[in-house]
Amino acid sequence: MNNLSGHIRLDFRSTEPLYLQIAGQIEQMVARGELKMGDQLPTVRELATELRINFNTVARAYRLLDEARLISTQRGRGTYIWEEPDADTLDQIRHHRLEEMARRYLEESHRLGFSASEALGALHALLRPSPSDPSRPFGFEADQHNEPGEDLRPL
Amino acid sequence: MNNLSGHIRLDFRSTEPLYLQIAGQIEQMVARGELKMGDQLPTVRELATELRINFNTVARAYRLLDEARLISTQRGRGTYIWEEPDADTLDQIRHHRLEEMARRYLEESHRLGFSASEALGALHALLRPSPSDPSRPFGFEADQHNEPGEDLRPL
DNA sequence: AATACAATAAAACAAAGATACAATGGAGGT
DNA sequence: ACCTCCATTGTATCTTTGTTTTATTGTATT
Repeated sequence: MNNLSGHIRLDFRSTEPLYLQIAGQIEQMVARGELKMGDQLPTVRELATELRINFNTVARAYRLLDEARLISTQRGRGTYIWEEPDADTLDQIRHHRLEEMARRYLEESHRLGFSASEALGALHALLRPSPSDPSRPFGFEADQHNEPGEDLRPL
Repeated sequence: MNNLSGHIRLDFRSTEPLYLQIAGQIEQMVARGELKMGDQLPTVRELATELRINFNTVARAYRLLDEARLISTQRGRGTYIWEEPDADTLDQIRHHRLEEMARRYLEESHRLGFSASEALGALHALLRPSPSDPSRPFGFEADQHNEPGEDLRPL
């Protein structure tokens, strides 16, 4: 089950380029152990049509991972996971991914008009689900979301 | 026939800036239903040569509409009409989206082998860069409005 | 007139797509 | 076996598209 295609989700409105989104998510799957050495990735054209983008964009992501020695691309043959990273680099990748995801989460929340406290609050709400919901479990107050409909109007 | 180009009339003697005229008229066409969600607008260069102005002026109009969430501009792909949900449900959507992102963040962190506190710690590390690591001075400053989620992908 | 600011233009840039190309390997024919 | 053909795969180059940065122009304001 390396139907990788189904595991990749693209956000077309994000500021993060598509090819970086692809590379990051593949990297993450390797870090999680869902992709192991020798596993074949979908061809650039396959994945591209799955994601409905140009295959050059996928090729770009693959080249990035190739240069990082995470995969091996072979013209006329396909692309494969190159090596199971040793525990050290795997741990490095894991932490890198976590930091990346955290940064992403804050950024996207901010773009939705939420403050950092609100972003944290949403996480706490999930971790301490209280039936009566006495508002923020921690001290996060001040629900002054940045009013996304403020400068909204041209003219 | 949504050849928008033919529907835009510029008044070069008006005191109203060209980019406001453009934005306003596109806004009107959306309000009248002549442009619907997913419709592709002409490229900045197309519309610019059509109107015989610099493409930056069109880009400026487009950016305005993009910040107003009326359209979605995607580099390398084009710009499309983005139907803004009415303000009532917008807030609901925003909060739902935040919760969704928070859940995904925790889930992905967990799949990477991190505990919930580690996931929270990664966020805190970003919010208050520790003196030992001043390398990340706040990753999410005033980023242009750009909405994640909801793939707008006309095709 | 001098200064300041807004609107427009120009040019360099970056992401994504289109097209043509080269390497690989398998199918069929000899 | 060997060869040819060709479909498949990734690569290279160029085009298209929006973005950023800087310069020019026009118009108030002092």
